[in-house]
Amino acid sequence: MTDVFHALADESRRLLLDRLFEKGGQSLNDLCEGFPMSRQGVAKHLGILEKANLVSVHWQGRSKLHYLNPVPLGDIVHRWVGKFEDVRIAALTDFKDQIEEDQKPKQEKRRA
Amino acid sequence: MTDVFHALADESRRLLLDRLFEKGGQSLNDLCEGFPMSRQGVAKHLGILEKANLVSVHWQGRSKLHYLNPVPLGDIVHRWVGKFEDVRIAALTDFKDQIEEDQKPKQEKRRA
DNA sequence: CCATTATGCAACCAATTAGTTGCATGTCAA
DNA sequence: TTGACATGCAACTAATTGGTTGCATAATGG
Repeated sequence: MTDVFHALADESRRLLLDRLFEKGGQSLNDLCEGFPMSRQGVAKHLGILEKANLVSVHWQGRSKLHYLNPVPLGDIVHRWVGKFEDVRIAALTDFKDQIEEDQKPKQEKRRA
Repeated sequence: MTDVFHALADESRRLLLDRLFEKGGQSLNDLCEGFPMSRQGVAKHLGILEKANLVSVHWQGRSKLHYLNPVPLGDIVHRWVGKFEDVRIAALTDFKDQIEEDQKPKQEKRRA
């Protein structure tokens, strides 16, 4: 969970996922193309994505082919986002309670 | 986008969101309860959540009340997860292509 | 076999981060 | 006004990170 969020919290890594979304089965050298960083830099990012299970690999001879794995994204949706979608209604209720609270004769001063 | 993922990539911060999910409108001191860290530590985490717009605040006198804001989560779903859900089918196709590629008389050796 | 290609591993550095402590500021209640 | 409470701000430290370079290893093609 932490690994997945951490992996996604970087523009370069999200770009790599975009690349693999467009075309699966790319090698490290393929993915290095046009990236403003050394090969090992890209390799480290890919390693983080692998560790988070967002990218799965497939060795073919001396080439390591990379594929996007969407499963962890689905997990996040089910364990996190779905849960917090419900809070929208709860949030409305909270705000309603809050507003009613504020209506009471008890002046609410905001910090300057 | 980066801010949201980064904010979620920490167990303490996810726990804070859980707390606010259970009960909105808690103050900093409320949220400090049972947390193995100083008040300022918690305040920093809350600051990160605020910056990511995952938590919205409401001043009431000298108390800063915190509320969970589910909107950025929804944004992530729409811009990322939905997109990569589609790749499941594409992934199947890729693997199918890959397998067919492997079927060709060209031995595929895996690294030891 | 030899040269080339694709990748991995390790050391290193600059910059950021996570947490702390100390003190300042603003608000409430008596 | 005074004292207590809730928070903010700044400085500091230890640990982590993002990137580099150099070298080692394995597979391919002639």
